[in-house]
Amino acid sequence: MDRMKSAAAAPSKARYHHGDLRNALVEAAVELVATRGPEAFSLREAARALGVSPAAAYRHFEDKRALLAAVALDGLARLAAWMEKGIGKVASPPGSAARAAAVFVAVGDAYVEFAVRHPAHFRVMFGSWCDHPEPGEAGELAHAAAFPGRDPFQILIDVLDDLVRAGAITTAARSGGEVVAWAAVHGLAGLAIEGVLRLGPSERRQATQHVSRSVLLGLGCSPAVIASALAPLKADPGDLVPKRKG
Amino acid sequence: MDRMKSAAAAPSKARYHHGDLRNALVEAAVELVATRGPEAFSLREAARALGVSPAAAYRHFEDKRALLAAVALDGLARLAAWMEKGIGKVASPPGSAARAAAVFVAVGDAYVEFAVRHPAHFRVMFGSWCDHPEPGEAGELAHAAAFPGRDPFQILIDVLDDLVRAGAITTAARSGGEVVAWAAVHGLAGLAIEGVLRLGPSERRQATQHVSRSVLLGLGCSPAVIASALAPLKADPGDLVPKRKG
DNA sequence: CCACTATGTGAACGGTGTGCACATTGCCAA
DNA sequence: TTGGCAATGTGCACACCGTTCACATAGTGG
Repeated sequence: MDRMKSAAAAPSKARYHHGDLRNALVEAAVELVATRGPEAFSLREAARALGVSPAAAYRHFEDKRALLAAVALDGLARLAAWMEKGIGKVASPPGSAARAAAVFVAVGDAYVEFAVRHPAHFRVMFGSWCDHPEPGEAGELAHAAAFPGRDPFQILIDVLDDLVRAGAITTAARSGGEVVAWAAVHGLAGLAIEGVLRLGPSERRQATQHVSRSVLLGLGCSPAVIASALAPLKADPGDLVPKRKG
Repeated sequence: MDRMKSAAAAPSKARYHHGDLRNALVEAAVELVATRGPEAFSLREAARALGVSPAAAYRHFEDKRALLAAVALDGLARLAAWMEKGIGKVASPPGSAARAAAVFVAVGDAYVEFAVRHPAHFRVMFGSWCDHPEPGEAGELAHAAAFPGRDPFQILIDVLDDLVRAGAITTAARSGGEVVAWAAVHGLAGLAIEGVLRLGPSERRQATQHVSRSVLLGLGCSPAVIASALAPLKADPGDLVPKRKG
């Protein structure tokens, strides 16, 4: 009975209308960006991969940049999910200062780890491969639609709020904490990704912990609480001597 | 007597041999990158600007990427000079903990300010537009040759060493400080540049100070010393609430 | 059933990175 | 001084790219 006009189901036979080309394009673009890198990504290749004419893409995206913007949004959603997953692994008792700090550490670790595992995607998200929507623009709709839960920035805000609520840091110290915390992990992620700081997996984890620890200290969190949050991976950061270049 | 065969002097008449095409190409590339951005930069346009055939560039650079690598090296040198200039402005008495901390702050500020004033150049330096030389490669020679003084990373190392020497931080706390400090300012620079964190000039200066303060705290520097280092621009960081996106 | 709109096609334009055979030139050896 | 060689620059060609436009096709509501 179903005459399989529902599209996306059977990409086998050459139907003139693809059915869900927009999403398929984003999907193909995500994969191509991951393999070729953002600089070598080509709209034509994405179309070719779908057996579709290059011009067809322009029915769904104004630009190559617009397609990459969709890729970036997709990445943001994946990052948010990845961060939530990291939070989910924290076992400390709810409401405690130790837990709030541990969640902070987990989120930072998730951020850096995501960047390292999906460097190309990450670069599309935070490089200037697409125009980031001005706040209050129409793009906000798509943004909101892309996130069933919280977006990454909202997660960061909530994590900081929880630090205050749990008494791990003071309200005064919290002010501006978003920028400091984000900058710290973002910078580490960037340096690791671009190959300017060559860190092996364990060195990287250690660097991330080191960065989180430093930020928490800067926020006025007590060393005891920090130590408890860093407990799962306590190791001497003594061998944190990076290779140069730059 | 001088028959002006010294090249670079008179680019007016159409000589078949340019004389110093390599440097001229880098120069043109630097300017083009600054105006068009790294993604829109084209080797052909650079050649065109010099009245030279595109293929000529391949006598001096293996690749478009190799040309951009030269641009990146040039940027690194400018960044180093800019940081030194920032250090030069610090007036505190030599050897004091206050001075060491002030120098640290000045260097961080110089880093972010350079990035914001030359975003395209900065992106070439730290994005993956060119291959960063493996440590111990032949490229190290060019690297060393490009820096009459210290390179940016060496400056950071020295600044941290001075913090220890001046008694502002302990040797133990210093370990891994390069990564933390670099990541913090680099992240702030990146977020500011890519337009994900929209900060006006004064907000940005404040954010930078906030980041430096946090890193110094994390390094175990005393609040009094930090306060003295931040004295020139003390202001309530209360309005540090960034616009979202991400 | 018919028109309308959404979607996909094919060809074309100008631009790009890059290789190749060839032209021109500066310079060193005889 | 001269002849030849290595360095440097040219012209052309190729494949690919982003983008546009007129046209083809197909699903959908009157």
